[in-house]
Amino acid sequence: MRDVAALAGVSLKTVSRVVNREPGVSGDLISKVERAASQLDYRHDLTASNLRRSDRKTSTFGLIIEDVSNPFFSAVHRGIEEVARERGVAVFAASVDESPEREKDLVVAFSQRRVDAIIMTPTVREQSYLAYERRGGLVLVFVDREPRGFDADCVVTDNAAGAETATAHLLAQGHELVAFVGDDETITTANQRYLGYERAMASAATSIRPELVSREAHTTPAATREVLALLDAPNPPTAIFAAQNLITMGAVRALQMRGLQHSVALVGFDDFSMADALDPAVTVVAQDPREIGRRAAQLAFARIEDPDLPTSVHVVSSSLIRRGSGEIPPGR
Amino acid sequence: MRDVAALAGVSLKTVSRVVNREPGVSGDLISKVERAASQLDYRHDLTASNLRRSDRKTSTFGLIIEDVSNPFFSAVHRGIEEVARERGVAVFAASVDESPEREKDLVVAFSQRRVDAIIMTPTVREQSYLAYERRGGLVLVFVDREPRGFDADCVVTDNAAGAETATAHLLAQGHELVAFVGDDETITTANQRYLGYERAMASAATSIRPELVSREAHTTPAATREVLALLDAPNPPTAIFAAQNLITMGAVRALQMRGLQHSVALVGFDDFSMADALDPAVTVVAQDPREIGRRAAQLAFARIEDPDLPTSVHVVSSSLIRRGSGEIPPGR
DNA sequence: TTTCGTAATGACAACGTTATCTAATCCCGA
DNA sequence: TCGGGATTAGATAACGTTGTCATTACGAAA
Repeated sequence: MRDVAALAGVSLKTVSRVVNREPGVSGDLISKVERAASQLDYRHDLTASNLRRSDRKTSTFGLIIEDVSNPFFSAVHRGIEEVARERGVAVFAASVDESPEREKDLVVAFSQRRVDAIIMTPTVREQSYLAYERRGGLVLVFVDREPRGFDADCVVTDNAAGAETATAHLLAQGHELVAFVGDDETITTANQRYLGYERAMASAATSIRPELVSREAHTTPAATREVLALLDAPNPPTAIFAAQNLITMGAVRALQMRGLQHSVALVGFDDFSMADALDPAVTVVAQDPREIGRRAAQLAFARIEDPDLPTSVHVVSSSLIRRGSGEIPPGR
Repeated sequence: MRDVAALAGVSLKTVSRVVNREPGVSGDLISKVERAASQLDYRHDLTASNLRRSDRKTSTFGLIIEDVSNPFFSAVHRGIEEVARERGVAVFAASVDESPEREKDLVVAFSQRRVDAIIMTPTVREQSYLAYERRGGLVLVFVDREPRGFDADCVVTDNAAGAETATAHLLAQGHELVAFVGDDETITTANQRYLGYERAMASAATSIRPELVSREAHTTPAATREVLALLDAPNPPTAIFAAQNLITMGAVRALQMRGLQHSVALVGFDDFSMADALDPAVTVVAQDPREIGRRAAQLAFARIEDPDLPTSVHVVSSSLIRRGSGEIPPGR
């Protein structure tokens, strides 16, 4: 900037004004400065600018999600990017891989880089450690899962309601042996979805058989194993509710392996690519991850603008998409 | 930092030394400083640190890909993250959406934030505009597509060879009417894959019928339309080579719509989720996007360390995965 | 005892920018 | 002709940190 000022024959501050499009510089000088800037390959340094500026905004967000290559979370990422882009905000993205330690490391890494906000999926049992960061002015928004022990803005799917819809849909076909396959209790969404399953079963006055409940499906292969075990047991289910997209994929494989894809009903939570091209096409309760991302970003901007806003939890509703696998009747 | 120094009763410089784990500070003072730091909720400011430090490294990369929620590119992202994580580097990720203007905007946005390297998929016709950035010390690595008019490190799949393998595989089943469905010439990978298709056809002394070549499939729905047109034409193909994952998905739908999925052979370029669960399972030439990402990040680090390295193009090989759809014989 | 080398600490300037304040210039009306 | 307000430009300090150099203290060698 000093060099540009020298070449244009003006003061440093004038160059700063031109670069920041501040009013009060004559057109003559503006063009002189711009010519000098391009001649010298000048590129504005946002990090230095931020250091000095009074609002101390870096126009940067940090995003901490389960896995950047997971289709659900990458769609959330995409939604955030759409909103951030309009405001000139760049987004750091990182995967936690269900590791509490990594969650904390990432928060520190982003905080040290002075991001304006962190949008994250909590993994650590308890988020009270973030109070420290918030005191420093960092904005925190949670997506997909609500934080625990920490009051903050949050965007989630109506997990319990969606799971209830899915289960009720299977019960409405006349199924009584409806299995639940999901992840374990440490994952809040898995819990919520189990709750919805419970509610639907209770509403239909159908008792839950513990042997039809599997809560150990952490990955697609694990889900396949769990479903195979259910199918091979003495009293197999006639319908399955798979509580997450990777689990649904695993369930599809298991059903195919046993040749039961046309006889055992299946409804999955969260849509996935090619679900409509499978045979049978898979009925799902679809989330709207892109919308979740957009809302989270909007919440972050709103809070940056007014830090004293009351915290709010936004619920994005899910919708049942009937495709075939969920409409298979019992006893076929 | 000033406050920490005051509380610990030492100079600012000593705090800096402790924070950076520089040698030559007595254990006594180290613990005093650390106590003061945690008492004051002190958080090191990497942006200010970077401004002053002589190497001017921000430990930050920028990633510019087609779409963060595209499964191929999000896997590339993941690979980059794996390598970057080990070195404490945070990654900005953004989607260009095939927009040349946005590519340039993103380069500027990252450059202004003083990233150490940009890893990108080129969209603009011509990358010579980047010379400006490189003069400023920015490291540039290309992934998936080679840059044009600009010599730089690059990691690509063996597009032509993979496409040749795919096409030759179909020809080996006895097919003669092998269609090509791909994106247009502005996309270098689409070009390379068409080249491979041409080579395989030439090797088998099979002439290419222009009416079986479609190069207008930009999206999944477009691919479906193109394939339907091919199937409905007077002289339909008995086999299809789909030159990209989204196109393959579109082709699967089209074949299903016409009930031809078991009679027309299909090989796709690039694997996709659930390809093995479809009926028939889809034969593909699989790329290794995660490995592409890892290599790109490694190249970036190598060049940061030694800017005078000769530029290199790394080719990651693809592999044919036989699953069924590609092994359908002609005339069924 | 003096001198010297070494280790630990601190003072100060500087990184590239912007906020604040002051100075110069101009235009207009009285 | 002059005053006064508006407009434009510049000088200077500061943002939070680290590089450089100077200073201090201490023990060992002469």
